[in-house]
Amino acid sequence: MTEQPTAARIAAAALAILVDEGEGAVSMRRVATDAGITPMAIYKHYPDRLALLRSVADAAFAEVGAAWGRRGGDDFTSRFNGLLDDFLDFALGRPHLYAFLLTDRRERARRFPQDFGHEGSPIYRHVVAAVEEGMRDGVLREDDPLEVALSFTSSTQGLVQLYLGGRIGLPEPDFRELCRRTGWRIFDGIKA
Amino acid sequence: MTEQPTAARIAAAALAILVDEGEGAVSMRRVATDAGITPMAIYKHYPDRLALLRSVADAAFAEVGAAWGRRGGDDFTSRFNGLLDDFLDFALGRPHLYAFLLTDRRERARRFPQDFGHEGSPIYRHVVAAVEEGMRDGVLREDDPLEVALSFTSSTQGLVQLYLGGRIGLPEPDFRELCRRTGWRIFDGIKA
DNA sequence: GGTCATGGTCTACACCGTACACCACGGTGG
DNA sequence: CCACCGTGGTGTACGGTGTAGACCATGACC
Repeated sequence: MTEQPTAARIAAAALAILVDEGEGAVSMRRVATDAGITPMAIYKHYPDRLALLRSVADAAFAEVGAAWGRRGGDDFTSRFNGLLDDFLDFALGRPHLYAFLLTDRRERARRFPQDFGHEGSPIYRHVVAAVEEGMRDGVLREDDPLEVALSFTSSTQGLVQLYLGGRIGLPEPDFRELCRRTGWRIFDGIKA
Repeated sequence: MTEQPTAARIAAAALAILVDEGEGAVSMRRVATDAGITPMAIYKHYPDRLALLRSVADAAFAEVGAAWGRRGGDDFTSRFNGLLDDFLDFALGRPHLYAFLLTDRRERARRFPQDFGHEGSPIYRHVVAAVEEGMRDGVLREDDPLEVALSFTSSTQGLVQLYLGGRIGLPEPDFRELCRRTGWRIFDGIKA
Protein backbone atom coordinates (compact mmCIF):
# COMPACT_ATOMS: atom_id res chain seq x y z
CA MET A 1 0.00 0.00 0.00
CA THR A 2 2.95 2.33 0.33
CA GLU A 3 4.02 4.40 -2.63
CA GLN A 4 2.02 2.56 -5.25
CA PRO A 5 2.74 3.41 -8.85
CA THR A 6 0.16 5.61 -10.45
CA ALA A 7 -1.49 2.94 -12.57
CA ALA A 8 -2.19 0.85 -9.47
CA ARG A 9 -3.61 3.83 -7.62
CA ILE A 10 -5.91 4.57 -10.53
CA ALA A 11 -7.07 0.97 -10.68
CA ALA A 12 -7.60 0.82 -6.94
CA ALA A 13 -9.65 4.02 -6.94
CA ALA A 14 -11.77 2.87 -9.89
CA LEU A 15 -12.36 -0.55 -8.37
CA ALA A 16 -13.42 0.92 -5.06
CA ILE A 17 -16.01 3.13 -6.71
CA LEU A 18 -17.18 0.34 -9.01
CA VAL A 19 -17.66 -2.09 -6.14
CA ASP A 20 -19.31 0.41 -3.81
CA GLU A 21 -21.52 2.40 -6.13
CA GLY A 22 -21.60 0.72 -9.50
CA GLU A 23 -20.41 1.45 -12.98
CA GLY A 24 -22.35 4.69 -13.34
CA ALA A 25 -20.51 6.27 -10.43
CA VAL A 26 -17.08 5.69 -11.94
CA SER A 27 -16.26 9.00 -13.60
CA MET A 28 -12.79 9.87 -14.82
CA ARG A 29 -12.76 13.02 -12.74
CA ARG A 30 -13.68 11.21 -9.58
CA VAL A 31 -11.21 8.42 -10.12
CA ALA A 32 -8.56 11.04 -10.78
CA THR A 33 -9.17 12.96 -7.57
CA ASP A 34 -9.32 9.73 -5.56
CA ALA A 35 -5.99 8.74 -7.07
CA GLY A 36 -4.52 12.18 -6.44
CA ILE A 37 -4.06 12.95 -10.07
CA THR A 38 -5.45 14.90 -13.00
CA PRO A 39 -8.27 13.33 -15.06
CA MET A 40 -6.23 13.36 -18.24
CA ALA A 41 -3.38 11.50 -16.58
CA ILE A 42 -5.55 8.39 -16.53
CA TYR A 43 -5.33 8.31 -20.29
CA LYS A 44 -1.60 7.71 -20.08
CA HIS A 45 -2.43 4.35 -18.51
CA TYR A 46 -5.80 3.37 -19.98
CA PRO A 47 -7.11 4.21 -23.44
CA ASP A 48 -10.55 5.21 -22.21
CA ARG A 49 -13.13 4.81 -19.49
CA LEU A 50 -14.47 1.48 -20.70
CA ALA A 51 -11.00 -0.01 -20.92
CA LEU A 52 -10.32 1.11 -17.38
CA LEU A 53 -13.54 -0.44 -16.12
CA ARG A 54 -12.90 -3.70 -17.91
CA SER A 55 -9.35 -3.86 -16.73
CA VAL A 56 -10.17 -3.44 -13.05
CA ALA A 57 -13.28 -5.61 -13.21
CA ASP A 58 -11.48 -8.44 -14.97
CA ALA A 59 -8.59 -8.29 -12.54
CA ALA A 60 -10.91 -8.40 -9.55
CA PHE A 61 -12.87 -11.25 -11.05
CA ALA A 62 -9.74 -13.23 -11.84
CA GLU A 63 -8.59 -12.81 -8.28
CA VAL A 64 -11.72 -14.13 -6.62
CA GLY A 65 -12.19 -16.73 -9.37
CA ALA A 66 -8.79 -18.23 -8.67
CA ALA A 67 -10.02 -19.32 -5.26
CA TRP A 68 -13.09 -21.07 -6.56
CA GLY A 69 -13.61 -24.77 -6.62
CA ARG A 70 -11.75 -25.51 -3.39
CA ARG A 71 -14.88 -26.03 -1.34
CA GLY A 72 -16.86 -29.20 -1.04
CA GLY A 73 -15.90 -32.84 -0.80
CA ASP A 74 -15.61 -35.64 -3.28
CA ASP A 75 -19.16 -36.43 -4.25
CA PHE A 76 -20.98 -34.56 -6.94
CA THR A 77 -23.56 -32.80 -4.82
CA SER A 78 -21.05 -31.61 -2.27
CA ARG A 79 -18.82 -30.19 -4.98
CA PHE A 80 -21.79 -28.63 -6.65
CA ASN A 81 -22.93 -26.97 -3.45
CA GLY A 82 -19.43 -25.61 -2.88
CA LEU A 83 -19.36 -24.05 -6.33
CA LEU A 84 -22.79 -22.59 -5.83
CA ASP A 85 -21.59 -20.97 -2.62
CA ASP A 86 -18.49 -19.62 -4.34
CA PHE A 87 -20.60 -18.08 -7.04
CA LEU A 88 -23.24 -16.63 -4.74
CA ASP A 89 -20.62 -15.21 -2.39
CA PHE A 90 -19.24 -13.26 -5.30
CA ALA A 91 -22.47 -12.20 -6.98
CA LEU A 92 -24.27 -11.21 -3.77
CA GLY A 93 -21.21 -9.79 -2.05
CA ARG A 94 -20.16 -7.51 -4.91
CA PRO A 95 -23.40 -7.02 -6.84
CA HIS A 96 -22.23 -3.95 -8.75
CA LEU A 97 -19.08 -5.64 -9.94
CA TYR A 98 -21.03 -8.73 -10.91
CA ALA A 99 -23.62 -6.68 -12.75
CA PHE A 100 -20.99 -4.83 -14.72
CA LEU A 101 -19.17 -7.99 -15.73
CA LEU A 102 -22.36 -9.62 -16.85
CA THR A 103 -23.91 -6.65 -18.56
CA ASP A 104 -20.85 -5.47 -20.40
CA ARG A 105 -21.18 -6.77 -23.92
CA ARG A 106 -17.86 -7.77 -25.44
CA GLU A 107 -17.28 -8.51 -29.03
CA ARG A 108 -14.55 -11.02 -28.43
CA ALA A 109 -15.56 -12.77 -25.25
CA ARG A 110 -15.22 -16.42 -24.45
CA ARG A 111 -18.07 -18.11 -26.20
CA PHE A 112 -20.05 -21.22 -25.56
CA PRO A 113 -19.32 -23.87 -26.66
CA GLN A 114 -16.06 -23.18 -28.52
CA ASP A 115 -14.09 -21.57 -25.71
CA PHE A 116 -15.81 -23.14 -22.75
CA GLY A 117 -13.69 -26.20 -22.30
CA HIS A 118 -11.57 -26.92 -19.26
CA GLU A 119 -9.66 -23.66 -19.49
CA GLY A 120 -12.90 -21.69 -19.64
CA SER A 121 -14.24 -19.25 -17.08
CA PRO A 122 -13.54 -19.84 -13.38
CA ILE A 123 -16.78 -21.33 -12.09
CA TYR A 124 -17.79 -22.89 -15.31
CA ARG A 125 -14.54 -24.80 -15.59
CA HIS A 126 -15.13 -26.44 -12.25
CA VAL A 127 -18.76 -27.16 -12.96
CA VAL A 128 -17.77 -28.95 -16.15
CA ALA A 129 -15.18 -30.96 -14.26
CA ALA A 130 -17.69 -31.87 -11.57
CA VAL A 131 -20.25 -32.88 -14.15
CA GLU A 132 -17.76 -35.02 -16.03
CA GLU A 133 -16.74 -36.72 -12.85
CA GLY A 134 -20.37 -37.26 -11.97
CA MET A 135 -20.88 -38.96 -15.30
CA ARG A 136 -17.81 -41.13 -14.89
CA ASP A 137 -18.96 -42.19 -11.46
CA GLY A 138 -22.38 -43.05 -12.76
CA VAL A 139 -24.12 -40.40 -10.65
CA LEU A 140 -25.17 -38.45 -13.72
CA ARG A 141 -26.66 -39.71 -16.91
CA GLU A 142 -24.49 -39.67 -20.04
CA ASP A 143 -25.01 -36.32 -21.76
CA ASP A 144 -23.06 -33.39 -23.16
CA PRO A 145 -21.11 -32.21 -20.09
CA LEU A 146 -20.75 -28.68 -21.41
CA GLU A 147 -24.46 -28.29 -21.89
CA VAL A 148 -25.32 -29.84 -18.56
CA ALA A 149 -22.90 -27.49 -16.85
CA LEU A 150 -24.42 -24.59 -18.74
CA SER A 151 -27.89 -25.56 -17.57
CA PHE A 152 -26.69 -25.37 -13.98
CA THR A 153 -24.84 -22.10 -14.25
CA SER A 154 -27.39 -20.30 -16.39
CA SER A 155 -30.27 -21.18 -14.10
CA THR A 156 -28.36 -19.77 -11.14
CA GLN A 157 -27.41 -16.70 -13.12
CA GLY A 158 -31.03 -16.15 -14.02
CA LEU A 159 -32.05 -16.36 -10.39
CA VAL A 160 -29.30 -13.99 -9.32
CA GLN A 161 -30.32 -11.53 -11.98
CA LEU A 162 -33.86 -11.54 -10.66
CA TYR A 163 -32.62 -11.19 -7.11
CA LEU A 164 -30.31 -8.29 -7.88
CA GLY A 165 -33.08 -6.66 -9.89
CA GLY A 166 -35.23 -6.62 -6.78
CA ARG A 167 -37.64 -9.19 -8.17
CA ILE A 168 -37.24 -11.72 -5.43
CA GLY A 169 -38.64 -10.73 -2.07
CA LEU A 170 -36.63 -13.17 0.00
CA PRO A 171 -33.88 -12.48 2.53
CA GLU A 172 -30.50 -13.60 1.32
CA PRO A 173 -30.30 -16.89 3.20
CA ASP A 174 -33.69 -17.93 1.86
CA PHE A 175 -32.60 -16.92 -1.61
CA ARG A 176 -29.52 -19.08 -1.32
CA GLU A 177 -31.74 -21.96 -0.29
CA LEU A 178 -33.91 -21.30 -3.32
CA CYS A 179 -30.86 -21.54 -5.56
CA ARG A 180 -29.91 -24.81 -3.94
CA ARG A 181 -33.39 -26.25 -4.37
CA THR A 182 -33.41 -25.17 -8.00
CA GLY A 183 -30.15 -27.01 -8.54
CA TRP A 184 -31.65 -30.09 -7.01
CA ARG A 185 -34.67 -29.79 -9.20
CA ILE A 186 -32.46 -29.88 -12.28
CA PHE A 187 -30.67 -32.85 -10.86
CA ASP A 188 -33.77 -34.87 -10.10
CA GLY A 189 -36.00 -33.58 -12.83
CA ILE A 190 -39.56 -32.55 -12.26
CA LYS A 191 -41.56 -35.11 -14.15
CA ALA A 192 -43.73 -37.53 -12.24
CA MET B 1 -50.67 8.12 -36.36
CA THR B 2 -52.24 11.43 -37.33
CA GLU B 3 -52.08 14.36 -34.93
CA GLN B 4 -51.01 12.45 -31.87
CA PRO B 5 -51.04 14.33 -28.58
CA THR B 6 -47.61 15.39 -27.40
CA ALA B 7 -47.24 12.77 -24.69
CA ALA B 8 -47.80 10.00 -27.20
CA ARG B 9 -45.32 11.50 -29.62
CA ILE B 10 -42.71 11.67 -26.87
CA ALA B 11 -43.34 8.08 -25.89
CA ALA B 12 -43.20 6.90 -29.49
CA ALA B 13 -39.93 8.69 -30.12
CA ALA B 14 -38.37 7.36 -26.92
CA LEU B 15 -39.54 3.82 -27.61
CA ALA B 16 -38.16 3.86 -31.13
CA ILE B 17 -34.73 4.91 -29.91
CA LEU B 18 -34.82 2.47 -27.01
CA VAL B 19 -35.72 -0.45 -29.24
CA ASP B 20 -33.28 0.42 -31.99
CA GLU B 21 -30.22 1.58 -30.10
CA GLY B 22 -30.70 0.84 -26.44
CA GLU B 23 -31.15 2.78 -23.26
CA GLY B 24 -27.91 4.73 -23.56
CA ALA B 25 -29.03 6.33 -26.81
CA VAL B 26 -32.21 7.76 -25.33
CA SER B 27 -31.29 11.33 -24.50
CA MET B 28 -33.85 13.95 -23.66
CA ARG B 29 -32.60 16.24 -26.40
CA ARG B 30 -32.84 13.55 -29.02
CA VAL B 31 -36.28 12.43 -27.94
CA ALA B 32 -37.34 16.06 -28.00
CA THR B 33 -36.17 16.73 -31.55
CA ASP B 34 -37.66 13.44 -32.75
CA ALA B 35 -40.95 14.46 -31.18
CA GLY B 36 -40.72 17.97 -32.63
CA ILE B 37 -40.52 19.63 -29.28
CA THR B 38 -38.18 21.31 -26.80
CA PRO B 39 -36.27 19.06 -24.36
CA MET B 40 -37.81 20.71 -21.32
CA ALA B 41 -41.29 20.09 -22.63
CA ILE B 42 -40.83 16.40 -21.91
CA TYR B 43 -40.79 17.24 -18.22
CA LYS B 44 -44.37 18.44 -18.44
CA HIS B 45 -45.32 14.82 -19.17
CA TYR B 46 -42.68 12.73 -17.42
CA PRO B 47 -40.90 13.58 -14.18
CA ASP B 48 -37.47 12.57 -15.46
CA ARG B 49 -35.59 10.45 -17.94
CA LEU B 50 -35.85 7.22 -15.97
CA ALA B 51 -39.58 7.59 -15.55
CA LEU B 52 -39.93 8.13 -19.29
CA LEU B 53 -37.89 5.02 -20.05
CA ARG B 54 -39.83 2.90 -17.60
CA SER B 55 -43.12 4.16 -18.86
CA VAL B 56 -42.47 3.35 -22.50
CA ALA B 57 -40.71 0.08 -21.74
CA ASP B 58 -43.48 -1.14 -19.47
CA ALA B 59 -46.15 -0.18 -21.97
CA ALA B 60 -44.36 -1.99 -24.79
CA PHE B 61 -43.84 -5.04 -22.61
CA ALA B 62 -47.46 -5.11 -21.53
CA GLU B 63 -48.53 -4.98 -25.15
CA VAL B 64 -46.50 -7.93 -26.33
CA GLY B 65 -47.07 -9.79 -23.06
CA ALA B 66 -50.81 -9.67 -23.56
CA ALA B 67 -50.46 -11.93 -26.58
CA TRP B 68 -48.45 -14.58 -24.79
CA GLY B 69 -49.68 -17.99 -23.88
CA ARG B 70 -51.88 -18.48 -26.94
CA ARG B 71 -49.48 -20.83 -28.66
CA GLY B 72 -49.20 -24.54 -28.15
CA GLY B 73 -51.73 -27.28 -27.59
CA ASP B 74 -53.13 -28.99 -24.53
CA ASP B 75 -50.29 -31.10 -23.26
CA PHE B 76 -47.63 -29.70 -20.98
CA THR B 77 -44.66 -29.89 -23.32
CA SER B 78 -46.48 -28.27 -26.18
CA ARG B 79 -47.64 -25.42 -23.99
CA PHE B 80 -44.19 -25.07 -22.55
CA ASN B 81 -42.62 -24.89 -25.99
CA GLY B 82 -45.12 -22.24 -27.03
CA LEU B 83 -44.29 -20.10 -24.04
CA LEU B 84 -40.59 -20.52 -24.68
CA ASP B 85 -41.10 -19.29 -28.22
CA ASP B 86 -43.13 -16.32 -27.02
CA PHE B 87 -40.39 -15.38 -24.62
CA LEU B 88 -37.53 -15.86 -27.06
CA ASP B 89 -39.33 -13.95 -29.80
CA PHE B 90 -39.49 -11.00 -27.47
CA ALA B 91 -36.03 -11.20 -25.93
CA LEU B 92 -34.20 -11.88 -29.18
CA GLY B 93 -36.37 -9.64 -31.31
CA ARG B 94 -36.07 -6.55 -29.10
CA PRO B 95 -32.86 -7.20 -27.19
CA HIS B 96 -32.35 -3.60 -26.07
CA LEU B 97 -35.83 -3.35 -24.70
CA TYR B 98 -35.47 -6.69 -22.97
CA ALA B 99 -32.10 -5.74 -21.52
CA PHE B 100 -33.46 -2.50 -20.12
CA LEU B 101 -36.46 -4.15 -18.52
CA LEU B 102 -34.32 -6.79 -16.91
CA THR B 103 -31.45 -4.60 -15.84
CA ASP B 104 -33.50 -1.75 -14.44
CA ARG B 105 -33.58 -2.24 -10.69
CA ARG B 106 -36.89 -1.24 -9.16
CA GLU B 107 -37.56 -0.80 -5.54
CA ARG B 108 -41.18 -1.75 -5.74
CA ALA B 109 -41.31 -4.43 -8.38
CA ARG B 110 -43.40 -7.55 -8.37
CA ARG B 111 -41.57 -9.92 -6.13
CA PHE B 112 -41.29 -13.64 -5.95
CA PRO B 113 -43.06 -15.33 -4.34
CA GLN B 114 -45.54 -12.83 -2.85
CA ASP B 115 -46.70 -11.17 -6.07
CA PHE B 116 -46.05 -14.00 -8.48
CA GLY B 117 -49.37 -15.73 -8.34
CA HIS B 118 -51.76 -16.05 -11.22
CA GLU B 119 -51.92 -12.34 -11.85
CA GLY B 120 -48.12 -12.12 -11.98
CA SER B 121 -45.96 -11.22 -14.94
CA PRO B 122 -47.06 -12.22 -18.44
CA ILE B 123 -44.94 -15.26 -19.19
CA TYR B 124 -44.60 -16.35 -15.65
CA ARG B 125 -48.33 -16.43 -15.11
CA HIS B 126 -48.76 -18.86 -17.96
CA VAL B 127 -45.83 -20.99 -16.91
CA VAL B 128 -47.36 -21.37 -13.47
CA ALA B 129 -50.69 -22.31 -14.99
CA ALA B 130 -49.05 -24.86 -17.27
CA VAL B 131 -47.07 -26.33 -14.39
CA GLU B 132 -50.15 -26.60 -12.19
CA GLU B 133 -52.04 -28.30 -14.95
CA GLY B 134 -49.11 -30.64 -15.50
CA MET B 135 -49.23 -31.59 -11.84
CA ARG B 136 -52.99 -32.12 -11.91
CA ASP B 137 -52.64 -34.34 -14.96
CA GLY B 138 -49.91 -36.36 -13.32
CA VAL B 139 -47.29 -35.35 -15.86
CA LEU B 140 -45.29 -33.45 -13.27
CA ARG B 141 -44.36 -34.52 -9.80
CA GLU B 142 -46.06 -32.76 -6.87
CA ASP B 143 -43.99 -29.72 -5.95
CA ASP B 144 -44.30 -26.00 -5.35
CA PRO B 145 -45.68 -24.79 -8.72
CA LEU B 146 -44.30 -21.30 -8.26
CA GLU B 147 -40.79 -22.55 -7.68
CA VAL B 148 -40.93 -25.03 -10.53
CA ALA B 149 -42.09 -22.30 -12.86
CA LEU B 150 -39.31 -20.07 -11.59
CA SER B 151 -36.75 -22.76 -12.31
CA PHE B 152 -37.92 -22.86 -15.91
CA THR B 153 -38.04 -19.14 -16.51
CA SER B 154 -34.84 -18.29 -14.68
CA SER B 155 -32.81 -20.86 -16.55
CA THR B 156 -34.04 -19.46 -19.85
CA GLN B 157 -33.38 -15.93 -18.66
CA GLY B 158 -29.85 -16.91 -17.73
CA LEU B 159 -29.25 -18.38 -21.16
CA VAL B 160 -30.67 -15.31 -22.88
CA GLN B 161 -28.49 -13.07 -20.78
CA LEU B 162 -25.42 -14.99 -21.88
CA TYR B 163 -26.57 -14.92 -25.48
CA LEU B 164 -27.23 -11.20 -25.51
CA GLY B 165 -23.91 -10.60 -23.77
CA GLY B 166 -22.16 -12.26 -26.70
CA ARG B 167 -21.11 -15.24 -24.61
CA ILE B 168 -22.80 -17.87 -26.74
CA GLY B 169 -21.30 -18.41 -30.15
CA LEU B 170 -24.32 -20.05 -31.72
CA PRO B 171 -26.58 -18.78 -34.49
CA GLU B 172 -30.04 -17.92 -33.25
CA PRO B 173 -31.82 -21.10 -34.35
CA ASP B 174 -29.21 -23.24 -32.61
CA PHE B 175 -29.51 -21.09 -29.54
CA ARG B 176 -33.27 -21.60 -29.49
CA GLU B 177 -32.67 -25.32 -29.72
CA LEU B 178 -30.26 -25.06 -26.82
CA CYS B 179 -32.95 -23.37 -24.74
CA ARG B 180 -35.37 -26.12 -25.62
CA ARG B 181 -32.91 -28.85 -24.68
CA THR B 182 -32.21 -27.10 -21.40
CA GLY B 183 -35.92 -27.05 -20.64
CA TRP B 184 -36.10 -30.73 -21.33
CA ARG B 185 -33.15 -31.38 -19.11
CA ILE B 186 -34.98 -29.76 -16.22
CA PHE B 187 -38.01 -31.79 -17.04
CA ASP B 188 -36.23 -35.14 -17.14
CA GLY B 189 -33.50 -34.43 -14.64
CA ILE B 190 -29.92 -35.29 -15.23
CA LYS B 191 -29.20 -37.98 -12.71
CA ALA B 192 -28.48 -41.47 -13.91
C1' DG C 1 -62.86 39.95 -16.51
C1' DG C 2 -59.65 38.30 -13.27
C1' DT C 3 -57.52 33.93 -11.90
C1' DC C 4 -55.30 29.93 -12.54
C1' DA C 5 -53.76 25.42 -14.44
C1' DT C 6 -51.67 23.53 -18.58
C1' DG C 7 -48.07 22.99 -21.68
C1' DG C 8 -44.85 24.94 -24.04
C1' DT C 9 -40.19 27.99 -24.48
C1' DC C 10 -35.32 29.65 -23.40
C1' DT C 11 -31.42 30.06 -20.42
C1' DA C 12 -28.23 28.27 -17.42
C1' DC C 13 -25.74 25.04 -14.35
C1' DA C 14 -23.11 21.21 -13.17
C1' DC C 15 -21.33 17.27 -14.79
C1' DC C 16 -19.52 14.04 -18.24
C1' DG C 17 -15.65 11.79 -21.63
C1' DT C 18 -11.84 13.13 -23.96
C1' DA C 19 -8.95 15.72 -27.86
C1' DC C 20 -5.20 18.63 -27.85
C1' DA C 21 -1.31 21.41 -26.68
C1' DC C 22 2.06 21.84 -23.47
C1' DC C 23 5.92 20.62 -20.30
C1' DA C 24 9.32 18.41 -16.76
C1' DC C 25 12.25 14.84 -16.47
C1' DG C 26 15.19 10.72 -17.02
C1' DG C 27 17.71 7.91 -20.13
C1' DT C 28 20.46 7.29 -24.10
C1' DG C 29 23.13 7.71 -28.61
C1' DG C 30 26.53 10.69 -30.94
C1' DC D 1 28.56 16.82 -22.79
C1' DC D 2 24.79 17.59 -25.25
C1' DA D 3 20.90 16.90 -28.16
C1' DC D 4 17.10 14.06 -28.42
C1' DC D 5 13.12 11.74 -27.31
C1' DG D 6 9.78 8.79 -24.84
C1' DT D 7 7.17 8.82 -20.48
C1' DG D 8 3.86 10.70 -17.57
C1' DG D 9 2.06 14.46 -15.92
C1' DT D 10 -0.72 19.28 -16.46
C1' DG D 11 -4.39 22.76 -18.06
C1' DT D 12 -7.74 24.15 -21.33
C1' DA D 13 -11.52 23.48 -24.18
C1' DC D 14 -15.32 21.20 -26.84
C1' DG D 15 -19.46 19.01 -27.31
C1' DG D 16 -22.42 16.23 -24.96
C1' DT D 17 -25.63 15.04 -20.84
C1' DG D 18 -29.95 15.71 -17.26
C1' DT D 19 -32.58 19.08 -15.43
C1' DA D 20 -33.69 23.44 -12.38
C1' DG D 21 -35.95 27.67 -12.91
C1' DA D 22 -37.98 31.69 -14.91
C1' DC D 23 -40.93 32.97 -18.35
C1' DC D 24 -45.13 33.07 -21.31
C1' DA D 25 -49.36 31.92 -24.37
C1' DT D 26 -53.69 29.85 -24.19
C1' DG D 27 -57.94 28.38 -22.65
C1' DA D 28 -61.33 27.13 -18.76
C1' DC D 29 -63.87 28.69 -14.99
C1' DC D 30 -65.94 31.55 -11.18
